[in-house]
Amino acid sequence: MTAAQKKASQVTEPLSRGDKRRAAFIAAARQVFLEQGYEAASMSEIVLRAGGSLSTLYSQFGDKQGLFIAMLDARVRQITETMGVELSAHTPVEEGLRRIGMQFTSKLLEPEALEMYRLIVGLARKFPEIPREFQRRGPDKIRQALADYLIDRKEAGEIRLEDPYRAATLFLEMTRSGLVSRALLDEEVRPDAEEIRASVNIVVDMFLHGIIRYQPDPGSEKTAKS
Amino acid sequence: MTAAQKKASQVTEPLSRGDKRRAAFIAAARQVFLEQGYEAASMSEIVLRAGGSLSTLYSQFGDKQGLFIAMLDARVRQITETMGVELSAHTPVEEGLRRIGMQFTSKLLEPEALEMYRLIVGLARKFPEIPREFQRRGPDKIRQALADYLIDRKEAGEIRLEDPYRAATLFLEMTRSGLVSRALLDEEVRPDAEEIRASVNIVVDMFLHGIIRYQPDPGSEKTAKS
DNA sequence: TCTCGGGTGTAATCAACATTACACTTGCTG
DNA sequence: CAGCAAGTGTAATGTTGATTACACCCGAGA
Repeated sequence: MTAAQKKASQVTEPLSRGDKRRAAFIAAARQVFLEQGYEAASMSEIVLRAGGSLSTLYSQFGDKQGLFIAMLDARVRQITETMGVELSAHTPVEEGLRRIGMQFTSKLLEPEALEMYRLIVGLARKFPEIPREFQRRGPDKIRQALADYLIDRKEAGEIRLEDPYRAATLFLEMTRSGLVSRALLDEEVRPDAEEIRASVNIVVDMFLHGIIRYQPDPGSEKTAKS
Repeated sequence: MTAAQKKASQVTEPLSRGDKRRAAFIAAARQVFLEQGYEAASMSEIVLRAGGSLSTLYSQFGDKQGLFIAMLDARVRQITETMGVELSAHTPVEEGLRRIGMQFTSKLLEPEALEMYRLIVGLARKFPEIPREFQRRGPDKIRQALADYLIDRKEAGEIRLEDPYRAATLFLEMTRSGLVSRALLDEEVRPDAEEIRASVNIVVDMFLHGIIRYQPDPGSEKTAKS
């Protein structure tokens, strides 16, 4: 804590001794927490993998909870950064949605991301602040980006749109539906890129046209793409 | 009181001494597990609340895990039974979807259901069979019912439909999106009936018409209902 | 070189439980 | 009423793992 703040003020310090220790601890903690879960993870095990000593671990993070939070923090930051959705502002909806859908789904299906999510959900009772922080730093960012994109597309006349945030939420959730929420509960669900693509395509289609589509007058016109 | 209960229950089922003990244990276990989580829950605490003795608890369930599974089993059975979706086979889609959406969402938003889900997700690593069982006995049942309903509606010509299961999954997931998945991560999200209704309506609309709706030719004709 | 502050290893502490053991009650059933 | 099968209370047993204490070590500045 104090150490971190001190370093923060000194701009761009190149990884001092302590920082390296800290990074090693966090990396090991990530491994162990993900493998064993919060309760079952043992501090000694973490030290074993990180090298260094138990004493140093405690002096750096205070206690188990502190270590956990530090680890989660670093991890969520890292994941959402990676997901930095590059929505080239003027891609046509269908294409744009497919792209973001793929990116989102693939990321969330990574075993590590799944496990992290399980951890967070499971600890919601014990540390209520954690999931909230996670929401803000993770999903909300993506949602915001997607909403902006949808607004842009609306202005381009491609879609009707009453509530961009709601719509963005819906899309992301639909995206998760087919695979992610199943994978969350079943380790053995491990879709490959093709399955993901297929799932995303269906979602995009449904999101755009709904289940009814041009019903009264099937022949009129098609959406640019296909 | 005890006598009365004994007689009353004897009419329907035997409910022997042991059965009552068992029920009491399970009820207490539910409380404690939900409040404290699996690891933190203590067997003694459960006995404390249930009355009876530690020895009996062990003789009935073997060990902690056994008790947990028995509890979960009873609970999931109970919840999904309650949710017994009465889709009067020929309700018009819009009405039918609203109804099932309300029922589903309301149920899942109950604090206890949320907590149960958190438990299950959090334990996916430790007991991989549990979430699978849960899927089969819970969500899959609902999904099946909804799929059947959608097929019926298709045959009535109300909707286009390529993959009923996928569509059913999508609908249920969309339904969860707005509120449930948020509530899962934030204890303080406690929508009332009106909010739920609003959320469901939007979902139904999106599910049916998509985000584009009759765009090329707005004036032609409307879907039977309204 | 001497000295100090973080680092390091190792070995205590200390509490919490799960799980068992044991000796004692009860409530039927014949 | 005897006897047994299940239930009860209480007190072990044993393990596990967070957290702390302690004695030692190494690299930078006086």
